[in-house]
Amino acid sequence: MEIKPANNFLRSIIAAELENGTATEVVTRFPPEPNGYLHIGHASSICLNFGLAEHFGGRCHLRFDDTNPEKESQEYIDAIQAEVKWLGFNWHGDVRFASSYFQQFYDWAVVLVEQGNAYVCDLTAEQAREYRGTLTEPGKNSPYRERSVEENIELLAGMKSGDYDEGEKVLRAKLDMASPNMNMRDPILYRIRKQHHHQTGNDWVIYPTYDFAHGQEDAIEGVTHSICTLEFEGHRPLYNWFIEQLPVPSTPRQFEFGQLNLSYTIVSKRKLKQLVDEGIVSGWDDPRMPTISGMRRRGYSPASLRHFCEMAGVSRTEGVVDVAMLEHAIRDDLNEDAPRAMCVLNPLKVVLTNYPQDQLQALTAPRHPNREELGTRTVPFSRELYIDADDFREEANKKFKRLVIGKRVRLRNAYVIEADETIKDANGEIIEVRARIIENTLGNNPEDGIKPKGVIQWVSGAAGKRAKVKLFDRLFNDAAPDRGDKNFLEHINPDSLCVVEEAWIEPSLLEAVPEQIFQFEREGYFVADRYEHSSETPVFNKTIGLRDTWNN
RNA sequence: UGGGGUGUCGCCAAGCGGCAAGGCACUGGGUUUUGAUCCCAGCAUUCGUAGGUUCGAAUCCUGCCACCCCAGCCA
Repeated sequence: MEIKPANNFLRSIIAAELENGTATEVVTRFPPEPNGYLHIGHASSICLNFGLAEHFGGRCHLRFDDTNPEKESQEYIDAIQAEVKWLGFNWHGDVRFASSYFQQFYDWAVVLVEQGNAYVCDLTAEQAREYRGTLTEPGKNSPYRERSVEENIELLAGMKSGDYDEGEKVLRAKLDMASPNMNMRDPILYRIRKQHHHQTGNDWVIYPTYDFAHGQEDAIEGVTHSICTLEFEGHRPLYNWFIEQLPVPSTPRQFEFGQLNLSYTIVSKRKLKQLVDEGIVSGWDDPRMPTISGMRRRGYSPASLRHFCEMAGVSRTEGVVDVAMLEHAIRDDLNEDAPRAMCVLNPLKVVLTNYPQDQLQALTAPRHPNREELGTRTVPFSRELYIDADDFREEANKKFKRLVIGKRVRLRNAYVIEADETIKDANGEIIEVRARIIENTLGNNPEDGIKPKGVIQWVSGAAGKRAKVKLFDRLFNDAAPDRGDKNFLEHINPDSLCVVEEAWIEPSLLEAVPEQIFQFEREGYFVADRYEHSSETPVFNKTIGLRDTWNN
């Protein structure tokens, strides 16, 4: 599919900068913290960063912002790389790690101290909070604010060599405790964390904060446009301050955009992790998760996700995109390439009384109705077959275009049949429908001119196979499950997963390989499960249903 | 409340002083062996609001209103 990138405010800004010489190249970066899997919001950021670099002939780095070992792990690092690759992006050069710049950060911290721009503070976390003041009241200077450069150097070295306990001391910038911007009230640069780090092991016991690390990481890598979400806007003055004070090799600038939010879903790593930790979903890659790996497992294609991100656009407003737009992008892409097949989810036996008992006819059906070049498949036809119970009614009004006693329906890719009677069990449940084939209707309309009103899918009882099919519905039944003071856990949709243990599938589906996507005609798109599917035990996940304009 | 942001159709979103793009959704109609796809048509006299500047404003100015972010040794 062709994805034509829409214009957005960042493109306009950068184009103007390139034009007037403010910028001479475009280097961006996607900087996840490895503390969870990536979600649809990150996909948008990835498309933005890589897209901008590509559009302007620049480059984009993948950099792990791993400054807080407490919440990070190698598992996430591996997953994130796989997710970015799967989406179809290639980062420039090696994967980068903020942690590989730790020594440089420390050296720069020393520079700040030498400049008199930073000091070691002994206030406890609680005291620091009190000293910080409030939104309307200025803060108070820390009593440790005026320590000498020599003392600060010594104390900082002590922090680094492990002389103090966690929380005992921090390094802070000496800015302005009365600043109306809370971020400028002597922000913390280093804290003591006696923790093993997934990349640096036990080399460090002090770790830089986001504020002290991010801009410098950008500067080291020559990033020109450091794009982040809106909540970092208030940090920009600080970001710039470090760049101005320190002898950094380049001058990156920060730009903010509004994160992509989706209706009926949650885009918060923290909350998504909670769903995983509490066992509400089977894992980060549960097909109901809005994570990239979850959507992959669900059958969403990389192209559809990228297309969706382009459709949703990028701006500085904090909107909520209708999940219908995502669904449209998925269908739009899958419709193009997904081979068609037939599957019956809720089987009802049909016996064709005028068809020979032991005959098995090999019918030929196109793999795609609009793309002949995709070839054909063989679909066996027999006297006994299964249709979906929803496609039959003993009687119905004219709007019902499926099988009804005394009426006709076309069996997709096969004959027109007419239903005669039903057979019921002791409870009065219909267990079988007896019907007849209308002669000479393979590829033709009935000769008597009575055309069937509808078409339904079917699977041969003699040659069809069984498969497990997982049907998904939205994970939350509230359009904004975590808005305001709502507890998203109270809005979980209890029916978000429905497993059909024994669906009937046409035999050609046994050739499916994991992650192959099909359209089960009249039902929707289904993907052979990435992990559980095999020819012996076929397992399909419902990606998304077909658009359904049949209102009833 | 101090500071920083944002307000264009039900939902995204272009627009950058010359007279409201596009997509999603929705509504009609056509094609169709998927109630799918596809096609065609409709869908903001109005841009949070009140004023002002101008021949002319969604675009400039002023006030007001609403919502979001910041008081982690998270990012």
